[in-house]
Amino acid sequence: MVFQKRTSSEMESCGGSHVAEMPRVPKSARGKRSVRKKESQGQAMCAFDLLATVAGKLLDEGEGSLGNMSAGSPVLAASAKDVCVKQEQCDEEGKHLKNYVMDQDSCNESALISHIASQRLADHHSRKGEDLNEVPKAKSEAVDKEPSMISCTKADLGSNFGAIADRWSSESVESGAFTGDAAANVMALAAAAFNKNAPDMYNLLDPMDVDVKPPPLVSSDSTGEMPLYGGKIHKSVSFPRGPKGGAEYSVDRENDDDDDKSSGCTHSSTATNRGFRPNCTADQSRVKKFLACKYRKVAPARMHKGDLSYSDADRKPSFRNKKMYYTRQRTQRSTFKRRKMLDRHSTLVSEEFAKSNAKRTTKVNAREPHAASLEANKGSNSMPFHGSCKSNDCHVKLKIKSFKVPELLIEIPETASVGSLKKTVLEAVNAMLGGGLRVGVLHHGKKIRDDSKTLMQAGIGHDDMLDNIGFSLEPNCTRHSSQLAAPEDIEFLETVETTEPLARIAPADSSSKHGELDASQELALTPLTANYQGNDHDSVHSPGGISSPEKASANSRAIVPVTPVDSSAGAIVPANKAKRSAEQGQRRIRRPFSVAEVEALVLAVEKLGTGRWRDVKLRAFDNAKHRTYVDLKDKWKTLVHTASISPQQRRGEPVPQDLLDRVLAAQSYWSQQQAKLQPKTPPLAEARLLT
DNA sequence: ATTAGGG
DNA sequence: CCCTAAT
Repeated sequence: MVFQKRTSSEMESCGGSHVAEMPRVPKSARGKRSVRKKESQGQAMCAFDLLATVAGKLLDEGEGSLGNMSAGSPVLAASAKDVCVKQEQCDEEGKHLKNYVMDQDSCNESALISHIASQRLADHHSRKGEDLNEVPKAKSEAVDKEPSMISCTKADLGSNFGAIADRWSSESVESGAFTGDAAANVMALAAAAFNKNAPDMYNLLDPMDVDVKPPPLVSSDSTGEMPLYGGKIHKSVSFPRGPKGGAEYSVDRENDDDDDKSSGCTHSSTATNRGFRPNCTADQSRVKKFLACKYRKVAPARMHKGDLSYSDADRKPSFRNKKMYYTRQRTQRSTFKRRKMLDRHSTLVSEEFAKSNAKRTTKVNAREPHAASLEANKGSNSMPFHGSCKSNDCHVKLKIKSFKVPELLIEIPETASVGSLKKTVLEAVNAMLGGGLRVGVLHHGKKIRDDSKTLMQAGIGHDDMLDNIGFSLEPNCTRHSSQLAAPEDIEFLETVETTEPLARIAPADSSSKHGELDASQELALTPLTANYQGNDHDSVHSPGGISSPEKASANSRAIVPVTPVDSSAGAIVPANKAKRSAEQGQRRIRRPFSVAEVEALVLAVEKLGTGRWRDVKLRAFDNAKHRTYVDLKDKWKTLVHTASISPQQRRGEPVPQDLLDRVLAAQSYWSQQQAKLQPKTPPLAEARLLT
């Protein structure tokens, strides 16, 4: 069993007794929800859904072939991996407490770790590859709170496999955690999939988590100076010769009690760099599902894009009085939200109008003559503004013909193509719409600021609102932001600036990218750092300047922008979130995970497992306010997916293969871990292993 | 507030 | 990323 200590509250709830926290087992209800949901909505199912369903079934049926085709995919491999877990249960409460303390001080972890990391590096340079034992010692001296961190330096690991193997083997023997093959396993692992780079090795050795509480029964570390309470986890991947083939992911937790014999896990020396070349037999169902889902998505996607004229009325009778036009899928959601809000006020708004008009009223200052020819009309949807009020009920109906849009200044080189100009304008507008933009309401030319006011109170009645009411799009943020401009888009954008605090889009050629800050900050991150130190742009940039000082100080994170050269620069400075939040729905700006973030995530998940996103967040992204546990969960999901597809199909900043390998390994491991606890009728094999 | 999944 | 159901 995996005993893990969790939060203080949890500890307390246990009355201090160390109630191990087992990996959360998904509630039975979960995972079935969707099914139920569908059933309940069956009647509402539209033709499209039906088609999608049929398609999905077909896919499922044909799945066999698909599965075979993808047999070599990492996913399969990962799923097929055997997981051997060795854990020794520790019942010493003192240790738990200690761990607890550690957790509590997690905020200091990063600082410590950073410190350690630097020390290690220094050590490494002075005496690389030698005396691995010393490192741990030094570490323990420096920090006795983070036992898990004590081990080899990254550099050491990367440069001295032999040493590591030796160390491990001896350790294994002593602790009994590993069989005599430990060394071989380690080597295989290293060579094989898991990468040969230092970082990976480091990670592999890296103890899973501070959470792992129980102390090792045997003094595991060669140095013997290892903290008694530190948990350690060793993961090894090997390629079994048996049919089961698969990487072996063995976790050795000192506190863990389960001791899975690695009967099924053999190691093979045939390690290829690419590692997972699985022949997997297990988990086909998972793969199936995976694939099926993937394909099924096609239909729905099409629906959204294709049906521009689709209005709510079509689906929701209750909205028959309202008209909504969608031009972009992207804005649909926010539109919808806004609509909902407006609906409450019985207001009818045409988003389309707003958009087209926004463009029209936009001032384009450009040297480019073509700029003047920007046409923003969406066609039939554009209608002159006219307020209409009518209603037998107390509902006010309005049609918005145009929004007043803040001046939009666009600068574009004469050499730019019309296409680029269009794109530029589009981006600028989208940035406004998607980013911090809010709607203002004017009545008789006066801005109505009190949102809580009812239309009636504001004097907006059926009769007088015709020409007295107006809407305006206003910048939501006070700081410039690249908002929606994704890094990829930047190259297409020429210099775009808004006179208003709207979106300011930097020139593509500029060395500074939008993700500059993020990138730099991320660079400051050391792979060794347990907690992603990325700054929270939102807080940093928020108008109120409400960054969390406490946190910053606590983590002693350096908010020192480094060089923006990081290729992973992808983060985008968000628009004013505070204001945005006020707005009910602006979709959050996209902020691609940087490699550093991914690594932090992987590290955390390796230790905590999937299903504990809250903890993962706290552990690795406590400082990144813009990353919610849901985000992390989603990212993990995409990572798993990414890892399962061919590199050619991946997009965005490429994630190091080693990281992806680790993702799969961890995913596989934790999946099995979860499965182990779930089954009512635990597999015999598992049961045996657990004893 | 979290978790798990679908969209 | 968003949205939601179920916890």
